[in-house]
This record gives sequence, structure tokens and C-alpha cells, in this order.
Amino acid sequence: MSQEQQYSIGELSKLFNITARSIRFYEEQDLLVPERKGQSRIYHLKDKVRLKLILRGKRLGFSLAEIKTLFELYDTNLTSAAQLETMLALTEQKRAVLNQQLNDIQTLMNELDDVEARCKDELTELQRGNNL
Amino acid sequence: MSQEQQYSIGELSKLFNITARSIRFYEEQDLLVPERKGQSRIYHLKDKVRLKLILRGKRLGFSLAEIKTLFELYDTNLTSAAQLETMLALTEQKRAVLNQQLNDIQTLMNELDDVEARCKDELTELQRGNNL
DNA sequence: ACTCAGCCTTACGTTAACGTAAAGGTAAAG
DNA sequence: CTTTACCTTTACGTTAACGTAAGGCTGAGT
Repeated sequence: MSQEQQYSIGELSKLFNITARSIRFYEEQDLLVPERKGQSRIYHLKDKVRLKLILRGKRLGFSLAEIKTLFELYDTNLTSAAQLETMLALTEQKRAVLNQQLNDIQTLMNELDDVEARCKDELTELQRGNNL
Repeated sequence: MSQEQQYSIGELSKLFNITARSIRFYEEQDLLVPERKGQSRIYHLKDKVRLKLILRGKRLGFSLAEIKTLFELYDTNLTSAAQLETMLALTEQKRAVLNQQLNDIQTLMNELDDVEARCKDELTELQRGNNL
């Protein structure tokens, strides 16, 4: 009875607020492999999840190629020690990038706080001027 | 006696580990305006700081155009209430993006933890197998 | 039977952010 | 005085990530 959720490309594009072209492009790059019904693509929950991951990766500045290799690593049965250590090295690498980004964000946030505070100060100054 | 620090384009590129081409490109885009001595560019501390900001912005996924407008806003004397409110709106916008990124990073970090843990588990499993 | 919305493929166009010669000026060292 | 190491400009090439037609199939509604 569990009718699994399905999506057309149009529905999916509205859901994530991207174009169908983008979704087809991700497929061209082997990031998605939707089922077909006749000529049309049909997306299931797992595809939706993948797409979500793609978009998150993009927001973090990863290229589609990088995202692809991450997917491949995640999908792979890591059997040999060599593979496992490659994987560990990669996660460490990504972790370093993310930590740098955290730092950057923190710094920028503080600066935004400053700018904002100064703006608000000046605004109240202006208002006081108007009321005298 | 305070001889202000100066840099050639080559020195600066080594400092930040980027190409001279990039630095010249940022100048083309009006993100840097170095002094000239004869034909050569001379960079002072303020230019170095700017370059640092550019690179940080890039790491956070900002386009050079965006970075430029941020600089312009920062440099501008915000006098009118309208300008101030535009600025506040923009900082809010950026803040939203940064918060999203923070979220994304947190999520990804957790997943990296998972992957890493599983890798290490499997590695010890393999080692145990070898030792029996 | 026709129309229309929504899907499809193929293919050329576009933008950002540089890369990569090519050709030449300049200052210090040998 | 010439080599060497940097610097310069001009200009065409490149890659990623789509945008944008153009032309066509297909199922539901009238």
C-alpha cells in the first residue's frame, strides 16, 4: 500500500526552485539517474534526496565534479584498506575546507554586525535631527 | 621612519598563492587600484588587505561583482536614510546566506563524522582479520 | 479531431574567472 | 653590453554551469 512518491521534472524543478534544464544537466553529468516511463523522466524519493545534496554542495562552493566523486565514494563498497584510507584522506580534506569556511563566515558575520550597528546609529542620528 | 610595507605583484601573488594574472584581473574589475611606479604596480598594506578580503569572499562563493558592490557600500559615506536602509537590507540578505551556509556545513560535518567512523570501523575489522 | 500543456532531444550561445601565449620595457648583475 | 629576472600590455583560448531556442512526441480535455 505504500505508494512511493513520484515526481515529474516539472514538479521537482518547482520544488527546488531551479529549472528543468539544470536537472537534466545534472543527469548529463551522471549525478542523477531517473527512471523512465516512455520518454519521460520519473523521479523517486532517492532522486529527490540526491538533488537536495547536489544543491547543498553547490551552496558550499563544490563543483559538480566534486559532488560526483563524493557520491561515488559514498556509494562505493569500500573494501580495501587503500580505499578506506583514500576516503579518510578526502573527508579530512573537506573538513579542512569547511573549517576555513566557518572561520570566514564568523569573521564576516562580525563585520556585518559592525556595519549594521553603525548604520542604525546613523539612522537614529538622522531621525533626531529631523525631530528638533 | 615608518617605512610602509610595499609589495610587487610577484611578491603578493606568492603571499596569497595565486597568479599575477588573477591580481591584474581583479584590478580590471576595479577591485584593486594599486599605485604605479613607472610601469610597475606597487601594492601597499591597504591593497593587501583588500586582496585578502577578495579571497575570503571567493571562498564563501561570492562573485567578484558582489564583492565589488560590498566594497563600494563599505567605502561609501552613507548619508541618506535611503542609503542606510539599502545597506541594512543588504547585510540582512548576506546574513541569511551565511546562516544557510552554516547550516549546510554543520550537516555536512556530521555526515563526514559518520563516514569517517564507519571507515575506521572497517579498517580495524580488516586488521583483525589479518591478525588471526 | 484538435488543441494544449508538459515532456523530450539536439545544439548553439553565454558568463565568470581566469589561463596562456606573444611581444616588449627595465633594472641589476656579471 | 648582454643576460636574467621581473614587470608590462594585448588578445585570444578555456572551463563550468547552465540559458535559450527550435522542432517534435504524447496524453488529457473539449
